[in-house]
Amino acid sequence: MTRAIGDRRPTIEDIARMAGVSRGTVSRALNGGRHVSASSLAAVQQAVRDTGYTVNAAARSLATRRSNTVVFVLSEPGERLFSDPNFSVLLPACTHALAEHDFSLILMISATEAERDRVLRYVRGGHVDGVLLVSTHGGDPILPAIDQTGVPVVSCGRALDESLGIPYVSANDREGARQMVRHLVESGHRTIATIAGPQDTPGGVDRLLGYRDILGRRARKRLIVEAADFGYDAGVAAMAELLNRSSDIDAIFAASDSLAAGALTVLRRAGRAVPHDVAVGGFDDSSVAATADPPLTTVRQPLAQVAREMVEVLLAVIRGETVSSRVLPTRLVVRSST
Amino acid sequence: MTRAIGDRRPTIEDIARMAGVSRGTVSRALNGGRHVSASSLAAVQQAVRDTGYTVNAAARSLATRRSNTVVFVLSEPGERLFSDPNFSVLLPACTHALAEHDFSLILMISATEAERDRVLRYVRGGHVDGVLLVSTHGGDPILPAIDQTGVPVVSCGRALDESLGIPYVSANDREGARQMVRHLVESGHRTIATIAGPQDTPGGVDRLLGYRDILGRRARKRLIVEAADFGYDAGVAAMAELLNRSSDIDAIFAASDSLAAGALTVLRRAGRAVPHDVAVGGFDDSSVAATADPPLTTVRQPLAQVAREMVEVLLAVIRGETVSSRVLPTRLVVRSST
DNA sequence: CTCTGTGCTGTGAGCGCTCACAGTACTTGC
DNA sequence: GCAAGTACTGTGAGCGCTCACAGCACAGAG
Repeated sequence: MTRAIGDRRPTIEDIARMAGVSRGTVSRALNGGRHVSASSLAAVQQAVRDTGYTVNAAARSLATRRSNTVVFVLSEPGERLFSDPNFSVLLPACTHALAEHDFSLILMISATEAERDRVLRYVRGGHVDGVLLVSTHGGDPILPAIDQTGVPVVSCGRALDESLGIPYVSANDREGARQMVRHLVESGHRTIATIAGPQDTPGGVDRLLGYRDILGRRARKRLIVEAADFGYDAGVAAMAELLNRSSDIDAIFAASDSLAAGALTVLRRAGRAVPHDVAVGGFDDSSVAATADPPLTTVRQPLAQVAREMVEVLLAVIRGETVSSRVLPTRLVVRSST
Repeated sequence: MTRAIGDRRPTIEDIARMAGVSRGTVSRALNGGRHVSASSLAAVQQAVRDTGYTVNAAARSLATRRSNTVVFVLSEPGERLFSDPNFSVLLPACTHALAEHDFSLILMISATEAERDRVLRYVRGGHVDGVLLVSTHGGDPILPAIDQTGVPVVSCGRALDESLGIPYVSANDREGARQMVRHLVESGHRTIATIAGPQDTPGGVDRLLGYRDILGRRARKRLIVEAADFGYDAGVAAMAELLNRSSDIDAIFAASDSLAAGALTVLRRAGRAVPHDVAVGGFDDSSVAATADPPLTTVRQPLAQVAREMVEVLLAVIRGETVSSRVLPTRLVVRSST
């Protein structure tokens, strides 16, 4: 790899000189190769190979007014941040999907108000072509704020307030819950309780709706406990509360795997065998589900696909196409806890 | 917020006109405010506020040849990727630490060879001022490759091959292992086995070294099983193997919490009570440790601090200072499994 | 009163690219 | 034979910023 003289990075001008063509031809050769003769194209490619040339992103950005960069905004109160198992699947998958379109992903976290301002300043600053927003709680002020910047945005998970009309991609939480509860009913369980997720999140709301869809009037009030969050500790507390309220429960639908894991612990301590005495179903198919004892029956969200479609939708919006939200099917994964 | 005429984003020229000063003065006012009179400064700030002006990052980058951007490269074979609990702590923490210095974080994944090439092209392309490298396996070819680009890099975790002299930040795995094994010895256990991590990773190597440090000649060969990776399944397999080899084991030191969780499952099925019959110690203090049953005694790595120091070291290298690697102390977290 | 500093300010050049336009050469159809 | 394409190419301008330089006013020292 011969370095250009002076050891500064080669520019398009250097390539042009080496290939014996002009700046414009090099630029065309680099961007699709329309209107470039085969010989010029080859010469440019050779020069690029010889020098290890790469276009200067800043210069290109400045000229095109596009950055080929997208920001992934994680808007969560700090505590949830690390525990959310979805995040660690979603993020790499988005990175991957974007890379295929030669887009880069910038990660920003918006847990505090100061961070939110920083994100908004950044987005408004025109640094990115679009925003992938992951925010679990409804009424998140960042949603309308980003919308107002006019920068394309796609949200992960249905916004509780759909009035903004921001496109989203999500798993079908409601139908997923139905699949699980239907499965519990068909397995012969009669008294099916639920540990519902927080009702300020679409996941929490929709999974409870699915539970009610199947059980109808059998969905008795005292069999429903709303957890503070989707975490393990909340599962422990909720399960204790349920055992307190009702002794004849023979199945639990927990709105997340972590909640289910908490329930499992309480049941074991109470001497209730799973699934013999009480069946337990989770949601997410996270790593917790597979490593729980017994391994959890759960509902799998197609997170990798959610990521791919979020990227697809966002890029479409960036191109100026009109798009609509997408809701992807979930799948019941039966293991030994039911 | 009055928009500039024509609804295009305001430029530094617009601000200059509004504030009644020149481009240069605005630029100075924006960057530290040296050599700017109080009245000019105030006028510029007012204009910025009125227009919602933000500097164009591409233009600034082009002029300064710096991007205020760092790339976080996750170099892992795909399977490990999602399961690694450290990643989901490290990444947000790095983002956070960088934000405080007004740096942005770009995430790239280098699982395949094609992805590695993409990362290298990107880094070579001068898109970023530095690289934060997270690579668990030794002999990763991306390390020397990035080093050769001349772009500043800091690695997370000791490189097995230290000949390159790339600065790293890591937890003191060896001493952490010593803390755990010492604790097991002091609790009266006599036959302490270990489920070692893969020996092509610094964590795997150093934690086994720590185990040997304490047990000396008592570290009998048949009490050591090397797991294929740090995951749950490997823990299941390793524990089964250990039970097969030796029946008088009364304590296990597993090189990760997931490995320990796998061991826990096997022990329960074998009818061995934890910690009564067999004590089990993990490593990482990940969410698995807290939700395991019984909750795992483990070794906490100061990951948030690792992230902060990685950023600190990297920024120092970028500024041209000479730095040295840092090894941070771990802490034993005693729960009910020992 | 001149000289040398010490703020502060404006200006030109240039960072490396793309895009529109204006060529040039070579076809093809009549 | 010439007109009207078609394919490729070079050039100028400009994206929005920073940086070095030069200019200016005003101070205090000689």
